[in-house]
Amino acid sequence: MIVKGARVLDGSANAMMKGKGTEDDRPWQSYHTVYTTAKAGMELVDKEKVQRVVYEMSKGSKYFQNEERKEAFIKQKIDNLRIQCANLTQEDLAHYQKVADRRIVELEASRDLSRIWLHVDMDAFYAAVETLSNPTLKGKPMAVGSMSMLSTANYEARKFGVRAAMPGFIARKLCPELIFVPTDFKKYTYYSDLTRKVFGRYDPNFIAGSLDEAYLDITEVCRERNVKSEEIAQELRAGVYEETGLTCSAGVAPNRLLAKVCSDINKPNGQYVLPNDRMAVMTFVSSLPIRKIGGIGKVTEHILKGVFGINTCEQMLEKSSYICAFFSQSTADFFCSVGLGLGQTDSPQVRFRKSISSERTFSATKDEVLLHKKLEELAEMLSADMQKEGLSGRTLTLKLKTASFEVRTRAVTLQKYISSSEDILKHAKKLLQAELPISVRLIGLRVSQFNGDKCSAKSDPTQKTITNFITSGDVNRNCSSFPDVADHDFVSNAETDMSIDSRQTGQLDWRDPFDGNYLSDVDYQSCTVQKSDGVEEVQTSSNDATSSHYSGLTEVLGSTSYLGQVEGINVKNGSNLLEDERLDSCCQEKTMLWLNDYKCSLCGIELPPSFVEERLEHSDFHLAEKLQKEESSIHQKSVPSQSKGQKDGVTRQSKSKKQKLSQKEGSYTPIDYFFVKK
DNA sequence: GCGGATCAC
DNA sequence: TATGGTGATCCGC
Ligand SMILES: Nc1ccn([C@H]2C[C@H](O)[C@@H](COP(=O)(O)OP(=O)(O)OP(=O)(O)O)O2)c(=O)n1
Ligand SMILES: [Mg+2]
Repeated sequence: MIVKGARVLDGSANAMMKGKGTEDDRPWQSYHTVYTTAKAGMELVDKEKVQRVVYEMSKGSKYFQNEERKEAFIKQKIDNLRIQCANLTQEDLAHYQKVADRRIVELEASRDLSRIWLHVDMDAFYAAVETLSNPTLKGKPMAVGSMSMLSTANYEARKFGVRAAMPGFIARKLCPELIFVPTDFKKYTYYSDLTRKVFGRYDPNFIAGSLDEAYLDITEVCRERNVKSEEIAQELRAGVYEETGLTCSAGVAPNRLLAKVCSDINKPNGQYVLPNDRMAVMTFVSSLPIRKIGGIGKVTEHILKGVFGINTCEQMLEKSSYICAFFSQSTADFFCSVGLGLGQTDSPQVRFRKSISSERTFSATKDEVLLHKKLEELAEMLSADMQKEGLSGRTLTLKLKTASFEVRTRAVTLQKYISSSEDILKHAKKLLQAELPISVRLIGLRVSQFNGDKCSAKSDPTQKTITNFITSGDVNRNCSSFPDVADHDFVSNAETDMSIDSRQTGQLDWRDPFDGNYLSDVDYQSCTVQKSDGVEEVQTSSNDATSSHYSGLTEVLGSTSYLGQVEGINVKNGSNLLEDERLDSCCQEKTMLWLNDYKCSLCGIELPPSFVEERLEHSDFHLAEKLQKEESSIHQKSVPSQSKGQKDGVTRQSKSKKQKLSQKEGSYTPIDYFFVKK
């Protein structure tokens, strides 16, 4: 790791440099947006034209200037890394090559080709739903969203380069005929429920991700019915179409990471099966661009490409020595596993939300009276959302986006847990006050550190928790798991050792997406426990070689999917009591959850979320039943409270992290520790 | 515990 | 005219 002379900069990195004068002649080429990255339905678009239009429409704006600032920062990091890279000696490289080779062997040993995973993703979901309600939109370019921002666009619009996350006014420039339709979440949730009923036929414990996608372990169905995965995929897609009138695409592979990639291959209305065969997987992955992997986003792609010349998954292995030299072990493991086509194959665990927030964008202002009003509204919205789920927390974070698009967050951790709008507002005001005067275009409030959360408490594995109850009751992966974190520190020790400008290098870390983010709100909502004080976590003992972390989106979904589907209804709604006491008293084994958001965890009856009244009645029924039992069996609280369940969950999380860590130090199953950070 | 950042939908 | 909202996690402090 000593930095010395011999330069070993790899040639492909040089290939990335642009020719002289290019930027001056075609400035739009240097404005990197996400709009030109591969996306279904955009294969034939004239990317150059789109890039040019986006550039022309954005140029000079505050938004644009901020993007330029961020890009310059990343570029500098890349330059620094390249220098570090060039300074590696042959000895350094030889050393890291050994480390990498050893790691790759370990990862390979963890490969599990015994499961068959299917990832299903609806086609242009919001847009497709809108077209169902208004058939006259059929065949015309249309987008869901506003002139400021689009949620998605149908395939006709995509031919023009119009896509999700693009401002509507730019989309209209690309496609003057574009029809705008406002978003209507109720509709999307309704149709999402319908699709999930179909998914449940093939895997009752499917992992729901966002509203429009899910992972199914179809190993058993294929075996029991003695049919090929391809037929299951066909049948499932036909079923979804029959029930909803919507088309979807599916991907089948030995693990979730690859299944997710596969579902995108023949989208829309198509499917792709990657057989459970090592050679097939290796071939598939060899030419696969790393950007297709869940968790590898724009920045990560730029860095890997710019510093090491890595474009495909296969190159992750070719450059494994560099990867091991520059990244934390967890990150290196993740990258190498991507090169091997490994991904999670186990059943995820359930996780519960760790924060709840509300934010709004408005025209920039520095009018303090106005800002206070916005803050008040947010406090009320947030408080209402928290009460719906019986949450209270002790950390409040204020988020501000300045008129120049810079984002700032300011947080305070209180002694007591709060949930009322008054309490939230009181503390939020103080945080805001300290930033004044300031011109902002967005204000957000977030509450975390919930009552019931335990930071590092240890749980007694022998204890019977709701979690266990549920698990045994067969919830399993339905309730998905969270993503564990994945973050990597991009820059690794090597960098640190080399003493790079800490300002830049210091932060190259990025998190791995794999874990976590994938989940969407929706999921969350469905996953959260309503009207309950605590939440519990359903957990399965998954000990796949591949640990939860690394699998990218899959994991993200998987891990993230909080389950989108577990909705628990709980007994008392403890308003803000003291954590432990309240928790302990409130829940029991009888906690009821809506698995996958439609099936009762206690009796199996199916009731979609839209059946609000029916659900309430149903939960009341179980509640009454439970209370009755409680009375009869006097004390006997063998089962921990719901909150406790949550605690356990949290605990578990930390535990798993520790495990990973220790593995790291020792020499253990690799994947398990992907993403573990030093 | 705080702040900044990435990623996903 | 105009570039979203929600959630998770990480690392370095
Ligand atoms: N930045 C984004 C991306 C997506 N979505 C919403 C709208 C999409 O309809 C839905 C599903 O996201 P997908 O990435 O699956 O995109 P689509 O389903 O619209 O298109 P497709 O899956 O066919 O590519 O999530 C959003 O609000 N904001
Ligand atoms: Mg989709």
